[in-house]
Amino acid sequence: MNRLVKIKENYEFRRAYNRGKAFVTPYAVIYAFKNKSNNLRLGITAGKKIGKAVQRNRAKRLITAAFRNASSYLPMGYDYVIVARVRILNVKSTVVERSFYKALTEAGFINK
RNA sequence: AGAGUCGGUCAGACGGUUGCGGAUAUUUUUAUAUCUGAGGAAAGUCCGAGCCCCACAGGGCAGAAUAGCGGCUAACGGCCGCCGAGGGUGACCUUAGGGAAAGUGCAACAGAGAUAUACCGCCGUAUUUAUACGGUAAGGGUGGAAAGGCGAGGUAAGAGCUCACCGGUCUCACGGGAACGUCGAGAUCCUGUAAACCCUAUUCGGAGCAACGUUAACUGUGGCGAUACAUUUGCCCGAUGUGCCACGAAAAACGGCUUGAGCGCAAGGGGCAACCCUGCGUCGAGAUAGAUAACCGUCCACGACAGAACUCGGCUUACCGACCGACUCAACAU
RNA sequence: GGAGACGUAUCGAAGUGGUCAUAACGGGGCUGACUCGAAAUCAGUUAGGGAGCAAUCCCCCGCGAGUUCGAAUCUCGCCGUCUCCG
Repeated sequence: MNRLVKIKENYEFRRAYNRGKAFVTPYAVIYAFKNKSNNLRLGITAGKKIGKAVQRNRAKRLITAAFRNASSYLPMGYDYVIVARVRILNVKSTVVERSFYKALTEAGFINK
């Protein structure tokens, strides 16, 4: 398994928001943008709407865990930017991961 | 067992699988092994310091903070003890608590009058018998507050005008280290407000790790200015320097970054206590888009508030609960 | 992480101890006049909550305490919004 590469710079986030594909789930919004590299890159946004530091940290951990489980079937060579929504705080990471799979399959981004 | 007061401790536990940050060792990169990994408030940023830079820190004015006394502390606006005031049957709790006798201001409305006054009333004098003039703060009414309160003497009527007592203030005496206390003696100053200006005492240069340093890179373009600008609140003086602003280089990297006024001890000593001295033991995060998670199982009281960002000492605020110790009150039983 | 500033009707904003802020002033809304109709102009009106049959009364200047006879104003503590930094 490849190590997780994180997205840090603001312009990479903006690029994903503006020109990437968007997939909406009840717990988060996923933006995928094709890059030239051959691995998975992840960026997480947990804004002030989610809550204070404890809630935002929890949201980031849940997304990281769900993304790690999903990484086996996600296409390589993409930047993934995931924006947390408030409802993510009440569920487990397996639920989040299932919602990712469902949204991406219905949109045709991945095929079974 | 009931009602209550004060102080302290803990902040779900255990096991398995998969992952994350840091350190050390091995290693060609990779990786592997071991150890370790958030809080009592990490929070608010309200005070005080360390550290660091600006002239190593200058002078004057302005300004700010604190406010019973004594102690503790690196320091503090913090803590401990005591005094005064207030609350509680009590254990105990609360307390911005210097000066109004240096000076100035303010006290709306109401009321005759707000620091000075005469509306009604009372008394005296004059006379046209109802008014004028004068005296008065006892009584009425207004107000948060009306010459400290109350009684007696006194008087035309009255008034600290005089006297006794009481409250407050000041001086002396006695007690106490001091605040302060006292059937003590004297003075006879007495509306409130200083979280109004102010006075007194003490303290304060400014800025903050996005500070600052090193490496790399640029020495450019435009604007302002030598009667100028900068040295981080205002004004003046002094000293030192030559710049300052915008744009580009620019999406910089690394250090600072954790061993410190550190933590623990049913150890010894001093102190009522805060705390201090000695001894022994110990190393308990150091990230840089920011590390503690996911899933499964078992148990119970079913898990609150909440996430380090240079580091400490406090304060304040948030918080499901559990446990321990000391003490008070009421009632009953033995 | 650190340093500041600001919260007043629907919006902007004045008031900085004193008769109830008739919540000034401006914008907006509503009603009327003018118009065939509208705009512009002119005039009037306009926050919310509670008690009461009503007249009317009480509360409210982000929230909670305190000082004062009296607080939007002074002091302290919270909450929210915004700005700045190499």
